[in-house]
Amino acid sequence: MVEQADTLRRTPLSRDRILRAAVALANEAGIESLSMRNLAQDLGVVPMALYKHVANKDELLDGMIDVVVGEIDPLVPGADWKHMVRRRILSARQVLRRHPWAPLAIESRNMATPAILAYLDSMVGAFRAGGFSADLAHHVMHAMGSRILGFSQELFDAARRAGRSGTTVPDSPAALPPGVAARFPHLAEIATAASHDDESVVGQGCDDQFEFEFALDLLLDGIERLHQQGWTSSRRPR
Amino acid sequence: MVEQADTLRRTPLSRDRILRAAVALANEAGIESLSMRNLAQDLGVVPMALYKHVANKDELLDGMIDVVVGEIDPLVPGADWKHMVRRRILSARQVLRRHPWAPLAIESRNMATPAILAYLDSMVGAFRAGGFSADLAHHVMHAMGSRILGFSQELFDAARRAGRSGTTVPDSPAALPPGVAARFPHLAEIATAASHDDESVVGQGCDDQFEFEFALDLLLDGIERLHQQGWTSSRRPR
DNA sequence: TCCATGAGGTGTACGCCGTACACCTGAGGG
DNA sequence: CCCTCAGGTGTACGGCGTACACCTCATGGA
Repeated sequence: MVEQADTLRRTPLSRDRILRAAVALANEAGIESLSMRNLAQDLGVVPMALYKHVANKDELLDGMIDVVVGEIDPLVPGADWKHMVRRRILSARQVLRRHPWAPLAIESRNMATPAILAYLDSMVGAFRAGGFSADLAHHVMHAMGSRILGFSQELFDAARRAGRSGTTVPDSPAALPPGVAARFPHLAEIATAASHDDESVVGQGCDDQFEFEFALDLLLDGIERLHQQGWTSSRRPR
Repeated sequence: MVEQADTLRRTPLSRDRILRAAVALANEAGIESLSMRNLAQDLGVVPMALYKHVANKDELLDGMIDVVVGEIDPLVPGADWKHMVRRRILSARQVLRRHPWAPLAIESRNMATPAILAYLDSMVGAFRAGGFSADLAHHVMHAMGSRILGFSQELFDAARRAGRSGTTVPDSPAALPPGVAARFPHLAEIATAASHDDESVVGQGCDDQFEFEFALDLLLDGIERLHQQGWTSSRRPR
């Protein structure tokens, strides 16, 4: 039995093993359960052992972020910047759906990791290759903001909540408590008007994917229009 | 001297006084310095005294958020939904610039406060009054996302950083460390191409206000176009 | 006038967190 | 054969949110 325990934790610790365990823990139990102590316990090791492989918790988070960013599909070259960018952002979104804690983690760091910089750099590259001026590409990157990493940017977001408190529990359909609905009639109205293409299923929650693509296409279409007009910041509209 | 101390803290505690002190502390020292202990010390009181007026730290944050939301200008009625919405969002942005900790605080709560719900409700009302279908208004609210509260949604944001670590220190101009610039040529290019209308000041950081309005107008223009086209989710483009 | 009441401030204590620092241990090289 | 040192351990510190028992003192009914 002692030997069993020994065999179980025979696999030596390594930065990589720590990062994978940390990502798994955050996926399953939520980012708020990711403490150095919990993580060490999952790895069958004493908390301080982790510090031989990661400098501190912030660096651990950076490493986890890089793991996530590494899962995003690379840009597939193509003639059309719009499809390239759209496709990759949707891939990023899929990755974030697997790691709902990631947006919060990324936002809470105050400098980009090299992996994120590389991702952003390649996105700018796609715009430039599509004929965008550096000027326009710059503003476009700002306008996309965190959406370019697949963030949904919802104010109150079931996925975010999952990233905090553990596995996703499906939102109760169109969940506005009765008293609330009465005080905020416009919200109640659009909550029940969550139609989408399936009109029969009325009053269900929102189709996150639809909302995401709606917003993404709104931006991309607007960007395409500016690009076609030869927009520059010096002679800007209005 | 005992009397002096007594006179100083003669003002009795109250929920309102606590909230104002908390907002002030977060503004000055950053949200990470806002602990019940620090706040109590600022108020000349023992930590547990706060709990007679707020249930716990989460409720304190909710209260602080409501203070911030309360500072946003109300909707000024007008014929044009676009100007109404635009104006109010820019007001929200100004408020957030005074309280850089607020976005993080809002995102970290997992349900909207009544004040935020009221704000969102009135925004929906503006769209509806402008002739939007409930359907379109719904998707538009999702597409605006946190931008509707004035969030800039930058991935790595000087204001965010300030909200974390205290008072804003102006960003060093176009701050890309030399090694980084070499590895990410496209980022380097658009960083130096931060032109704006003042071409003489080259390589300065970004004009946050410009970037925010650029993104906001991109969205609003796209929304206006959909509205004019009588967009509905049942017969959606593509 | 007196005393019960209860709102509101206090003190202590618990379990969590990140992590500094001294220590031990065992495999690999001279 | 022993030295070294990478890597795992144990203890401890200061910070956090907050449960819980306590004290204090203004207030209002008898």
